[in-house]
Amino acid sequence: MPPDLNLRVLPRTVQQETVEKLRLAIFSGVFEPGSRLIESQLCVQLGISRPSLREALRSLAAERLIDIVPNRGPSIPTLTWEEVTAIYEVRELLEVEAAGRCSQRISGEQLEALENTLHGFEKAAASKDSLARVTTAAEFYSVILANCGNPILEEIHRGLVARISLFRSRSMSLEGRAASSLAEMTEIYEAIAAGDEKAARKASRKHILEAMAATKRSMDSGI
Amino acid sequence: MPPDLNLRVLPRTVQQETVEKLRLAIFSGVFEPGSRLIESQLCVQLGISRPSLREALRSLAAERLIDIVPNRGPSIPTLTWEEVTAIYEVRELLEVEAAGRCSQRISGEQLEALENTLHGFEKAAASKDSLARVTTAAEFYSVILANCGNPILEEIHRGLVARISLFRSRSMSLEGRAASSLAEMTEIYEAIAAGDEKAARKASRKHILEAMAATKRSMDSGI
DNA sequence: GTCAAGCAGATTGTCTGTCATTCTTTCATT
DNA sequence: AATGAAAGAATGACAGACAATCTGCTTGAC
Repeated sequence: MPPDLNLRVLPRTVQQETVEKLRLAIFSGVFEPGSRLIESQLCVQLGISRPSLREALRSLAAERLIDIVPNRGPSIPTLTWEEVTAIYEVRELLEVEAAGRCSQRISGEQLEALENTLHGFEKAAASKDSLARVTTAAEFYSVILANCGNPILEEIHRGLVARISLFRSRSMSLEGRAASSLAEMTEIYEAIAAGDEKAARKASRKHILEAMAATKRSMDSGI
Repeated sequence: MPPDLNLRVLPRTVQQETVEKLRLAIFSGVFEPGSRLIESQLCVQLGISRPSLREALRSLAAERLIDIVPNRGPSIPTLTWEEVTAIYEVRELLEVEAAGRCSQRISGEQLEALENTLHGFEKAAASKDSLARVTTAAEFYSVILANCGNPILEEIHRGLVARISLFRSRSMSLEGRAASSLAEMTEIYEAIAAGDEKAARKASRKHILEAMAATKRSMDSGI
């Protein structure tokens, strides 16, 4: 038996489920940016006790998905354009690297999975569901990051993408953005499929810069 | 008055102080890797209640400074060489970028601060205190990251460095490592002072690769 | 009428105490 | 020696309580 094989069954705790539910709610835009989260209300809505909720909130705060100000409690962060830019810049750094590495090491099976996520996004792009667009696009990146050979890179990237999910959803609903996004992602896929590291990096960089520009447009237009 | 000037006085909560104290304790190697943290014991030692402690532990778990397994409780992570490598690789990505950017935008005042931290490390390198070596080296990077113009880069870098502090402290106590580290850091400093971006990136990359190699040596020798 | 002071309600920070569930260890049995 | 069961320890989760703080509103003064 491999020594590090982790067969431990992980029981799901109330705390974990709460974190996941709230995370999903934040992604989906259930809460307005800047709005405060009232502990007592959330307790009732989630059907859990205050201690459990507070533990979950501390986890989310450490992930920077919510802000907690002492004596004011938790609230949804309102990101400035400067902060969003900073996140996109780091994301570029990580994602370009991941695409490059991925192109050199991805297996045939995983390449097929990547193609499937691309088709998933294609379908979402044709629809009007901007949440589905963001979700399927995230799955595409997710496969790339999972095959870059560096779990830390993957973990950090996931955290960053989570923090700007709202803005991505807005920019994805811009006229024509989904279509050009699909073209850029297809370019990334083809470079990876061809095992062309340089092209993969280039396509990946281009995609993120376009996404950043689209996000800026959507923020300026004040959607 | 600048619109975004944040003058809010942040009261220090028990939870925050607990997180900081535990973080410091973990850095300092108070806890053995793999050892379990018993809630009831920590409550007594820290003089706080279990709910407050548990909130602090959730924060630390989200930062990956501790592991929490359901029904087993928190423990200090035992990193494998693969994980340490992965962290170093991402650190390289971020730190090289930061050094490059820093060289183009650092102010005279901050450059002086950077020089001071370098002298601080010089002093620590001469001493036998490996914790001081790690701390002063961290201050050096900290100034660079603070002047790279991207707060997210800074934040993520800090988190990564924190996770491998124990290994850094071990490798820093290797024969001759402090001296070569000082030479590499001086090279970085001089490149930044000269405003030479390419040299700054090169020196920074070299430094991290050397640090990674030293860490591997210290892990192999089983210290 | 406007502005400041103060008060009441709401909310968070923190603690104590409790109980079921799960893990760990020890001890007895085969 | 390996297996199994039982006792002890630790965690997961909850309820309830109280002080400190914040927020918004009313009141009062100018």
